[in-house]
Amino acid sequence: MASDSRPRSAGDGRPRPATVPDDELARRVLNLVWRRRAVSRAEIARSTGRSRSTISEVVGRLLGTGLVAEVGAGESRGGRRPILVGFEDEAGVILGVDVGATHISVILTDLRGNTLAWRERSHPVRSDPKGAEALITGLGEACLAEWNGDRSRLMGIGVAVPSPVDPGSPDRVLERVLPAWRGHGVLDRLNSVFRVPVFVDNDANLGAVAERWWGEAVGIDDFVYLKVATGVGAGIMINGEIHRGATGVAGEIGHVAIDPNGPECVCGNRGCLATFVGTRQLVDRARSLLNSYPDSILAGTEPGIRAIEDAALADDPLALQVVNEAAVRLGIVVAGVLNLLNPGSVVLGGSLARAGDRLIRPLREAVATRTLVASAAASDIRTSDLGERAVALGAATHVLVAALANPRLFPGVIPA
Amino acid sequence: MASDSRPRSAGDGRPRPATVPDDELARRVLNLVWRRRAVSRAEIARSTGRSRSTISEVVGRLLGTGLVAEVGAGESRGGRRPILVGFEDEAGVILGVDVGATHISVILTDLRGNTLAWRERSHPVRSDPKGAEALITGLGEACLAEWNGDRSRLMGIGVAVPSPVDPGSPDRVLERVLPAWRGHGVLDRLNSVFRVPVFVDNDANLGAVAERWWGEAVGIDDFVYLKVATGVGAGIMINGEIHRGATGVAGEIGHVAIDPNGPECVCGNRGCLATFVGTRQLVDRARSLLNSYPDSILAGTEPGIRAIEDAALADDPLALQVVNEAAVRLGIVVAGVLNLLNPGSVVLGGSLARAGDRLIRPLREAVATRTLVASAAASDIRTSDLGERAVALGAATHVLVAALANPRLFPGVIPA
DNA sequence: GCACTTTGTTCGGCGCCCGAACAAAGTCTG
DNA sequence: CAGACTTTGTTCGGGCGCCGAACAAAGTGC
Repeated sequence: MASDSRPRSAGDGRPRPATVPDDELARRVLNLVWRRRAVSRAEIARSTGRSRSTISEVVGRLLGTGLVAEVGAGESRGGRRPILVGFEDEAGVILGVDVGATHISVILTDLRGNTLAWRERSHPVRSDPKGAEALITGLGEACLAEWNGDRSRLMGIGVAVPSPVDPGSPDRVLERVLPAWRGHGVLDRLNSVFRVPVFVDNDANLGAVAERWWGEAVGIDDFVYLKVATGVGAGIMINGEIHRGATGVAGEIGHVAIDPNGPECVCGNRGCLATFVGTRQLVDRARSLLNSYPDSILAGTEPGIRAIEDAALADDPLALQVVNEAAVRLGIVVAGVLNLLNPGSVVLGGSLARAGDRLIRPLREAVATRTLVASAAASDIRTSDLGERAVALGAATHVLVAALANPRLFPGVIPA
Repeated sequence: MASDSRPRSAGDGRPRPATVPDDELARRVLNLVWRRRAVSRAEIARSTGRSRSTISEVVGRLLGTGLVAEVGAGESRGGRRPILVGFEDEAGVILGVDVGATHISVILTDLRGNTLAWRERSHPVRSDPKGAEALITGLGEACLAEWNGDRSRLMGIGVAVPSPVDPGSPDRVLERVLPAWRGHGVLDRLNSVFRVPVFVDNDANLGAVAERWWGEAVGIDDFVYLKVATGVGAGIMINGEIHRGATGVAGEIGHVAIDPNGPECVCGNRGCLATFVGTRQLVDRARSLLNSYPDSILAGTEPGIRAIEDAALADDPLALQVVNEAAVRLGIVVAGVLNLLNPGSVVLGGSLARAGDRLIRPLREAVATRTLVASAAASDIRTSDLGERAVALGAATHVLVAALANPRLFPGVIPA
């Protein structure tokens, strides 16, 4: 629905905005130019297997759209110097929205993932969906205002939600998790306010997209992104594409059982990962340890998750203990994922990723003792360095991915 | 290497055996005819989106290869009755080899997965690889002899091995597991004896292929096949293709930890799935229970795995207890797989699948208490009914899949 | 019996793409 | 430094896959 709607960019009523590159070859060339940043026609011909004459014609059409431009001359390879063609990163902008459990953040990026503007606000999303709706459009407007560019260049909006998304109707958030967002609420609203296509996906999935394009997983086609924040979720990238599963709930690993004798979980089972790892659990655990660590920086305070992470970075023994315990629990699940999927990499995101090496080192240890196959154990495990903007960035990137796969989504800029 | 070699079918030295359909459209049409079994040119045109004239020309060429043929007239849709075109299932035959830990079996199939011949023999593969090599070729020859058809119609050989296969060089079995098969041994031997391409893959992967084409997972693109026999392995089908992972060891779930206090495993960890489920473990467990079940059919015997399965089917309490325990352990892992991957289906194969409902029912129960998300829990779990031939059949099917994706592999039959 | 449909074939033509040829602009060698 | 050689990018004629129109053959339905 919303994601099907076409961009009604800057009321130009011409029958055809420009020579829209809707053919397969133009799409491939456009993607190649995006990836290589500066590449000659001859090089494109070699990469695609087409002749130089054909590529020359296609590039000519692409130049007309304003999405690519000649950007100077390259090094000679023994003959005439090539004319380099590059992608116009500023030809379009994208809004990315991260709807968390307790906050909303919005990012504005160009077509290279550069941040043009950024806004964040705490908000009780679950209890006040109406306010959340207004907040999203407000923050979006604020970002566009700060950027102060031509608004007709806005291509689309990506939205990350902390719940599974039905693959059949990607604009309909599962009511079970966000009941108030039922039906054609927020997303059609967004569409009608900004008049551009709106895409929705799960937050862990979009975090994985961000890592794949700008973070630790660039160039890796099979990896798993683990988001550890309020809850725990996984984004599974297989063959360069998000794996959603049969009903769209793939990656919901919060309720994988890791200890049959563990504490009871809200889901009715015992020893779920979610009963050990997650903002609420880590904070509770830290507070219960306060008496045992009288020398801790945190002693005498009522620490929040941020304080605990900061303390861990300062090598506070209490905080390190909490992080260590979480790492071991995560390690059990990561080991299972490695044994099952053999990903090329595992990237840890979410707020806990701030702990960096202090989280990764014990986690690697826990994994190493639980994986038989040497190559699986060799899979590298890293923390994300995209920070708190990762998910919003991934939401924006999702729109970019869609546009590169279907260039009609790009605005028909500079038609001359 | 071996899998790259082209079939040197029946010494016809012509520059071009026939109008080999190497173009994309001919490939699509051929696949469509295979799937629909009997379909008119007009219907193909509608399905592919091409014009009737184009399809008519392509079908004409395919008729010349002998891979398809006109098979009669169909129902009228209000006008002239269509001429139905069908796939010639007997145009080629394929050998499938299942190399187990303690046995070798070989199947000969046509292009519809029909069994034309079948041979099986116990053999200590690990300790006598040289004998295994001779046995494979011998059983293969025996199958071809029983079939008694034109040997130039043999298209290829698929081989299933009980170990991971490096995706980079699919003809080189990982030495760690089958050290004696190092380098260019058995497979090049097979290739030079039968003079057809040889394909190799992991047994669980090929079991999944068999289920996808002929078994419980027909039409399902995302599912997981669990093979429970000497060991435990998983074949993961995603988007209709086997998922091998970054280094080809995806699906090696035998050493997923399910109980931190469980018995020690050969891998050095505690409580691996492999310490509970697997032929050796089930037999040991059954024997240790003999004293507690004096009334069991198995009392006073030294039961093997087959006897235990038979006893379970006869509702013997001891055998049921063993199967129950295995089911609960498997359930823990299946629940994890469901939470992580959300497959459309889970199919249980291997010898233990013989237990059928007696295995599935307690397994479903164990899974239901460990999955939060309703749709994940709704994923149906079934046992395979392909029996002991599943893996060999999958190996043969692997060759069929390759040929349908690249029709050059088909023999140039009936060139007139 | 007649109008209408559907199928499968033939045939002219359009469009994508290629290869050859060429001018422009380099590099390398003697 | 001049001339031979390379590489790039463009132009242009042509091949080939595919389409649409037209048609004959063979049905259905009123």
